[in-house]
Amino acid sequence: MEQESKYQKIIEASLVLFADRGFDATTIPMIAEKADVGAGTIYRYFDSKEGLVNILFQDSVKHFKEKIEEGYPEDSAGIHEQFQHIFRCLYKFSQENIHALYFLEIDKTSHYLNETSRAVLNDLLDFIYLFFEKGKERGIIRSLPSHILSAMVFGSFVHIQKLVRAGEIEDPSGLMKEIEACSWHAIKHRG
Amino acid sequence: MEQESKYQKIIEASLVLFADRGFDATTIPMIAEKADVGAGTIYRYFDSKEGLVNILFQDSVKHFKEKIEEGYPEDSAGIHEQFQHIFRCLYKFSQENIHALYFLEIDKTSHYLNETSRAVLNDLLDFIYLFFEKGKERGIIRSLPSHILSAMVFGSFVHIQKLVRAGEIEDPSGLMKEIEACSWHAIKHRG
Amino acid sequence: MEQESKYQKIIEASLVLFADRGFDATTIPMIAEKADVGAGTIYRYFDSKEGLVNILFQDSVKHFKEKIEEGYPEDSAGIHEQFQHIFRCLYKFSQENIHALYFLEIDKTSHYLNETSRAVLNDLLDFIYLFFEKGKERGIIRSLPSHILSAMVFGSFVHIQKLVRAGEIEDPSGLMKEIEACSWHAIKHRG
Amino acid sequence: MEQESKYQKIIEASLVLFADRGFDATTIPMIAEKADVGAGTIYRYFDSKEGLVNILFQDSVKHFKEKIEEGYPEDSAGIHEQFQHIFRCLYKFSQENIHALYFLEIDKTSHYLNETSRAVLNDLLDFIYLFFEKGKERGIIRSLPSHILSAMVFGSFVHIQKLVRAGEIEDPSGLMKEIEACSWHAIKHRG
DNA sequence: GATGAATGAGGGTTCATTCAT
DNA sequence: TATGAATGAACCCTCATTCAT
Repeated sequence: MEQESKYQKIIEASLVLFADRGFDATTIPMIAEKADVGAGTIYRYFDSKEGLVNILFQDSVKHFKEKIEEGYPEDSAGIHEQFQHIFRCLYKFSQENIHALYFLEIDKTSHYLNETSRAVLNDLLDFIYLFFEKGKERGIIRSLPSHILSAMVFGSFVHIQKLVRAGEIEDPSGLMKEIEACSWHAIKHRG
Repeated sequence: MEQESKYQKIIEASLVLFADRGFDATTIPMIAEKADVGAGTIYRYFDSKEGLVNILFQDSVKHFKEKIEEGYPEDSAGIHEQFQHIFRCLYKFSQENIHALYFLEIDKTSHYLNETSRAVLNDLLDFIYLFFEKGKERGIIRSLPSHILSAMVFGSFVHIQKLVRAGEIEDPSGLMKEIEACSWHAIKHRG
Repeated sequence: MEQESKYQKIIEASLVLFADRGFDATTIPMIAEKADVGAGTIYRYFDSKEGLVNILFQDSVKHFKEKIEEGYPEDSAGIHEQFQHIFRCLYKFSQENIHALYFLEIDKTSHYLNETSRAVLNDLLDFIYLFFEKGKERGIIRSLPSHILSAMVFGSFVHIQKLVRAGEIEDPSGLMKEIEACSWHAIKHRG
Repeated sequence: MEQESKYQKIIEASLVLFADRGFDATTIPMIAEKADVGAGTIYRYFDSKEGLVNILFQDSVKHFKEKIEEGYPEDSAGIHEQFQHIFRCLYKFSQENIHALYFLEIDKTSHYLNETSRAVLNDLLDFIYLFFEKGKERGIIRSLPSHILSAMVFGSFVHIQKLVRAGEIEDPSGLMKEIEACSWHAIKHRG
């Protein structure tokens, strides 16, 4: 009776390795060893190394988007509430699987992302951009292109999580409120 | 009469390629072709591919640090002036060589960075952290760990530059004042 | 109630695949799928892929030999009658199972044939060679080494059957009398 | 000073191995060892294993076709003379490189032949078929489809050469006149 | 100094075979 | 009995590195 399916073990091992070393520096033998399966077994579950990373990417991005959509405040609730929701989802997402966050860091031009992955990412970005557009319309968010605003918020968060992964920050939970405030003040429009 | 030394040509070609594709997806033959030199020639100037990337990294980081140190405002000038100096150096640095900025994005745990590179990076970070420490002491910067504050500022900037490299932003110079303000408000202590 | 034993299904599937693609390009999973059995099941009936192909080979060759021996004309009946018998057996054999004929095309040096298979093939060849020897003795067959005469007759037939398998000849039955005559005139001694 | 280029050594080694074992059972390491070069070296000269076999195939077929066209008797000279020319070319070709003949045995449906190879083969077959067509028109060749006549002549020859390659025939040159006569009588129309 | 042909270690992947179910 | 998930040896191929020219 195995505690964990081979599929799960492969997913988890590759999540860690891709996040730690990147796609190109992660080898199938490395994944196999970390997952404690034969190298050939990986190919029972995934088409190829590229197939594997794309599944991982899509799962991460989709999961994150679902998280955001679930309980997303109505427009009537206000931009700040929506921002808080998004930011806290980002934090919860990073807590559930710190390595999955790596995939929010990957840019659309990554040479190993396929069309589906790009579409899934665009789907998420559309949602995020829409939030920024509305915020700007209402004069609450700064007048900067949405992809720049998005890069500000996600770029800084992702870099902070890199420190967590690297062990330089042990537990950021106590600081999260403050970090959220940083991000909010970064993008908030001021009189 | 060559316009440019082979050394320079190799440096420049690898800068572009590493930034575009990452270390692991860049091959020596690719660099040789782009630099218009023989593959063997690269080994006359650099020990190895890892040696090359470490030189590039160290040069970038050192160059950036020198840039900051040059004309760095006295403490008496105020924290905001120092922040502006650092941020504008970051921007000028990214303008001089958009590809070199890639190396400020690399974290200390990159599998191909050697001890020297890590030391050089720490040297830069020490300088940056010192700035944050003083800012916190004076109650002008938020009370967050310096590496987090640093990640906020650099993380967001680097992500924005990724958009520039990807062609999604054509010329960010008109927006730089605003982006600088974002970053400043992110870290600025309030009330 | 199965119509056909698994053993039979494996035999038939591999016959087709080996003939179509050759031994080395045929995989066990391919056979399993075509035979509609599990891959492991093949190993309940056969030692190995090589074991399977050798059984197939030996069955084909033995079956062909039995076909020839059955109703083989007495020496008194004449060489031409014996030739006709052999040739028509060849044709009937190819009609019963066009794929089995593939094995008459395999030469003794095939890297996957085992000793038993070689012995079985030699057994057939001995019979064929004896026919040629007698024909030469009586001055009815050309004075060429028997293995050359045999190669003439079988080589051409097998090449023609390749065309049939490739779909380039739809139904050779109408031409068989003529083809038989070709072969006969090829080996027939003349004045 | 090398006697033989690496390219030549690879060509020759693969010719032998492909002829002995077939495409699928011949591995790149085998070729490398036999050619006494590194495995990687093969890829400096050929795109892939398939690329290599296709070059070999095309070279063989083209070379054979050129051989036939050179000094091919005028139609006025008679069908038998033309047949003799073709047959003797076949023999000379097999003497120059007994392994190259393997490629005349490969059928168009081989899974590793590319479009160019099929075109080159069709080019040769067109020439051969034209010969048979004319022979039939003049009533000198049997009324059988040309691809069957061709299969008769080449099929038997190729099978005989297999015996030579297998060492079962030491030197067929003394028998060639007789073998030629066999083939001629096989296809010759008779009153 | 400069080259690129040559190499072989190690990459991604397939597949004959085993074995727990 | 029958299966197919699992394996790892061995496949094809790439590429960092060397070295004769």
